[in-house]
Amino acid sequence: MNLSIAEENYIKSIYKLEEEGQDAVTTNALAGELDTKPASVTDMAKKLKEKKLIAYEKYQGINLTPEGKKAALSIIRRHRLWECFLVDKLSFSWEEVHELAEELEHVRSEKLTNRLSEFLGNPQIDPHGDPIPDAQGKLGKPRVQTPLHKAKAKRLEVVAVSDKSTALLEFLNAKGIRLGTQLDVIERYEFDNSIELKIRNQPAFTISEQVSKNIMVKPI
Amino acid sequence: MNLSIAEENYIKSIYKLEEEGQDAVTTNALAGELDTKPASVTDMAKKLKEKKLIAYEKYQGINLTPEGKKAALSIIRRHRLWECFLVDKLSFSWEEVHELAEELEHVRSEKLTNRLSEFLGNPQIDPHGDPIPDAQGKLGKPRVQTPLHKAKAKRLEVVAVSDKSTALLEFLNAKGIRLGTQLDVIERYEFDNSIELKIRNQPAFTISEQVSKNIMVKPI
DNA sequence: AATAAAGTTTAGGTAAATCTAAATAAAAGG
DNA sequence: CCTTTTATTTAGATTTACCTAAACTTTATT
Repeated sequence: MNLSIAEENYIKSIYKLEEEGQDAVTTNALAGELDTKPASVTDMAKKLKEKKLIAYEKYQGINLTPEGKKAALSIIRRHRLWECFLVDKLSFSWEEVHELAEELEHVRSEKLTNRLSEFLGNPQIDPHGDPIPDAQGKLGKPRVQTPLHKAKAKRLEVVAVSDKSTALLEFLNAKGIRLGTQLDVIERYEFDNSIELKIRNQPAFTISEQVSKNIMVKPI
Repeated sequence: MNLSIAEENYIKSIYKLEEEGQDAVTTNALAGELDTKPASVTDMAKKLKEKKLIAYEKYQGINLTPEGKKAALSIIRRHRLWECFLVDKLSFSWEEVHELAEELEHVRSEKLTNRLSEFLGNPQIDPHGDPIPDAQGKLGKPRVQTPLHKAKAKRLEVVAVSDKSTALLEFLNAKGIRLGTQLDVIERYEFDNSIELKIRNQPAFTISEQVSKNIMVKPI
């Protein structure tokens, strides 16, 4: 199956939204994710249905077929491997790599992908903590992790960040929050669900619910 | 200046044809190089003229402006650095990398390009022996080299291959001819300008003028 | 220099991926 | 259950990068 870049981006976003729990991905949600208009999504849905990559009926939302899911995992594999490359080999920081990987992922060559993986030591997780599908499209199960705003323990370790927007990643970087960082929860404020945190010896600071929703943690 | 992939490919091809000696690049030559139709070239020429990347007057052919040349060198830099990466780090062979680099080169990020260069040890030449423009777009002058069919010395070293078609590169690979290979000229046959060669201890073999024209050598 | 041949441009059209505006369907609220 | 709001789709345009066929220049040949 030969996909255009636009088609690949749709497949990737549908996969993402399915993962986030929606049973069928809505036209509007997909338009929001791809920063496009609902009408454009409807057009593309027809095309992807034609290619048997999604199940789609008018007004009924979108789901990936097994074939579509395979395509999604292949794209995600390339994306995450390039992120590893940029961070491990070219010393990019955490928050810079998403946009670049978004471009590099569209070079579809299995040989390149597999050699890149080998070169990187066949990494299992990318710099944001997300698992990397293997060459067969098998995805190591996402590790036990909770969004920070739901975590119960007082002492936590950051294992992933679910929103990859540069704005958030820059914010986290500025606060010193990265993969593996240990956080101590000082206080939870009910009125706005903000959380007061402390890292090691640094002064405490507060983050909004918006932010804590996107920080995945595990208890230590 | 933000260029589309198509525009970048035109700029690159114009640069290549200018280098190959044509004073002004003709519509037909460019169509041939890009495997497209002359009418399409005319369309694009108007657009690139608008963007001040080429000088173009109806029926008078095309030349890069200084700005266009700068753009070309930037693309070529990315292309050749990725070729180095593929060969040096991912163990691709000589003839496989051109097509892949053709895709990777369109990721335009100066930061990525410069970090990649650094990671590779700021190489001066790519795996085919062509010089790599530096970050300022300065191109080390192409080294002293002659096409094999014009070389006079008996013992020669391969320094570059001018035709990058997979077919030729595969042929050379099969014969054991690569960058740095030492060749001994056994005999030159006038009737068809073929050349009998020998590499180290291997049995001698003959190559056509077609091939020898595209192998650049220097005397040892 | 006239004409044939080759090269180039124009005109008009197509496919992909987008958009806006209008129409239609589904969901939510009273 | 009827109506309003929200979500989705359709219809019709637009842009980019192509194409073919016809018209027009330039160059080469007699």
